[in-house]
Amino acid sequence: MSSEDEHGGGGAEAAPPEQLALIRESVREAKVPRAKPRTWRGAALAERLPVARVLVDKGVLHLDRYFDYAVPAELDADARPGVRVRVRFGAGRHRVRDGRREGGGLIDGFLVERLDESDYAGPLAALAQVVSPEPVLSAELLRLARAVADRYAGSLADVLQLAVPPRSARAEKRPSPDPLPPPPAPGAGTWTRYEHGAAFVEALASGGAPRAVWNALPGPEWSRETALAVAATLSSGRGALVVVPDGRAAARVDAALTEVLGEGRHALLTADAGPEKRYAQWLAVSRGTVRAVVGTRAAMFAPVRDLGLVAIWDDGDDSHSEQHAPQPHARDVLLLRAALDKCGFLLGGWSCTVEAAQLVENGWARPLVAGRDQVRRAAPLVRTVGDGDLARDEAARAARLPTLAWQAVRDGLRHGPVLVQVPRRGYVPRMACDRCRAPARCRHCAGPLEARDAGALGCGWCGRAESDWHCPECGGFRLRAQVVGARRTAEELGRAFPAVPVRTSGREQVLDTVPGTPALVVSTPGAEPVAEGGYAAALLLDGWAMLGRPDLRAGEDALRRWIAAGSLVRPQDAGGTVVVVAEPTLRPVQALVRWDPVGHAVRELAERAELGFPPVSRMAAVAGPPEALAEFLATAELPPDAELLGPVPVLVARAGAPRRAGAPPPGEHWERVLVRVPPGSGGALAAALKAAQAARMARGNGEAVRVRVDPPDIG
DNA sequence: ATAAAGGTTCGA
DNA sequence: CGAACCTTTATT
Repeated sequence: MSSEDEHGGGGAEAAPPEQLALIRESVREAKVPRAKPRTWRGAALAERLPVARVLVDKGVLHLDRYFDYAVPAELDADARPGVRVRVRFGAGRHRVRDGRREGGGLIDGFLVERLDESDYAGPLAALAQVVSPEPVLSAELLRLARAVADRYAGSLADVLQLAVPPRSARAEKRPSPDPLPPPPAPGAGTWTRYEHGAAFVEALASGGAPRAVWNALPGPEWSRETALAVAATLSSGRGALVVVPDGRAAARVDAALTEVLGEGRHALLTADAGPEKRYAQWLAVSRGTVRAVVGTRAAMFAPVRDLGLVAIWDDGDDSHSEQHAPQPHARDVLLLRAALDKCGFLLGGWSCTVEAAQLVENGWARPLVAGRDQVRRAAPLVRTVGDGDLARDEAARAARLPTLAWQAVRDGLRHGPVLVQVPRRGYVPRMACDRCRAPARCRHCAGPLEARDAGALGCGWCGRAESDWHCPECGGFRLRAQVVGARRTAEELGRAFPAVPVRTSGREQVLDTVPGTPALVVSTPGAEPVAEGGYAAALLLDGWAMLGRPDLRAGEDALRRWIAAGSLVRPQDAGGTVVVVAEPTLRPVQALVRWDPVGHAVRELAERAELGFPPVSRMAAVAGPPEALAEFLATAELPPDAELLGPVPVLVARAGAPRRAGAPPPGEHWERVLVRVPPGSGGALAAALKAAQAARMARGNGEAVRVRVDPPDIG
């Protein structure tokens, strides 16, 4: 970038850098606060609103504020609020090297507003460039990004990186067609199965802003019901946004929207599309060409005009949690949008998270549920196989599969496909003493021993290998996987029914649908294909892996995955059966049998309230090297009602496991503290953490600590 | 962050 | 005294 841009003097001669510095210095000494901006060489400025307030695109916390720049006359027309700009920023801006001026800091930013005067007393630098006249950062999007940054103790620039996709000049050049007029209001369709379903859709159609937590009946109708809610919102002349956990769900809602609305009224925003296509879709939304959006989590920021409804499906799925700083959750971003835009809100799922239950409990949203008779009509029959059954079951030990499960599979295969849900790879079986069933524990830290490749044993917490285990209870020295090895069981099932095709769906290859003909469909949780006409039966073999995790959400998560699998099975009246291999006394198992995810979430919520766990209280995790962590906590001015839990050592990731963001670098010892505040102090906590982090970064010494509001994994 | 400015120490 | 190495400060 040449200096002409900086000074706005098209053909004017550039002054040597030394002179510029001198001019600047003299201005400084005079210390005259000026009302009007003045560039260093007094180049021509925009006549009206010559000051541009710019958000400099750096994620650094202590620079999380605006800077004012002068608007050169020739950029006046393009320099409108919301456009991308380039500005000189930073101290060493006129270093000379090899006789050439080095731009110390020409960096990107967003023009936030145009002003008459600046409250900055010094001389303003000029905008270097308006990258494009496309206003990509609307006032609404800026307001949302600000709220998200505050909520998560992050910087505005970080959030904007998530909210505004990278520019593609080609996509911007293409003109957008005129928006279509609002469609007619749709009927309520199958929403009538829910107690206030029709009223919800009608409220949206008539311009209202109803807020609901929707416990969807099992089966495939949810995507069309979601599309109807969107269509109702569009018919009121407003826009709608739907966020779903993965591309498959997005494709289903997309198809349903096409069915209900026809082509051209909605956009599909997913990660699958290339950057250019993605930006083109985003632009269509930003320009108001399309008023409805369905997409995966990045779509949570989609700049839908005049929002009437935000919706999220299956908020318990962890892909709703953004991976990049400040790691906002789609549910919370949509909650913020609903509050800021005063629009309708729909949180739907076959299961129910504790957070969803809380929205109902505190009166913010109304429950949208079906009566028990509708549930009975739609849900499959659920049967359990617990440890006791397994012990009693001679056949099970011989065949490594409970008789009941065997029968369910055999009967199911007579009528259609059978789903077998197996644990994801990476869920290493928990080991127990073969003789007395006592769990095998690490002798150093008492963590669970896990089977590794090649039959070796290791600790799941501290990672130490164990080569010479014996049972401290009974002296036994043989180990077994605590429950039937599921993956192998699936293989054995395949051998047992040689005439039946076996299809697998998992991380490597996810199947979207399978035909309604008899087949064994082996899938990991979340990758289950939809079966045409529904599965005849499902066998859930991952109970031990799901419930054995030392995680606050283990129960809720297990139930969610079982319900999701069961929701693909035919109703009980049509012969649909689910067999779950898990202890029938456990709460999530009972909730599955009764098909009562809401009741489960409500009980979990009560328990969390009692224990002071999220979401009833708000938590943040702070992690880092012990000294840095201690220093951080000492300087942070946390709210008076904040409570510190820990520190505890941050566990080293298991060898081979993917390194999670924020895990300590290899070989380093980190500690973690949880900070807990009661409801209502969440904002103060985030502000305090942000301030402390900013101070830390500004000082530049001390290593960074990692701050995460709403950590997903609290032991 | 990043770079410049300002201050310190250490060797000739 | 200057070079080398720090700490502090500002960034429009």
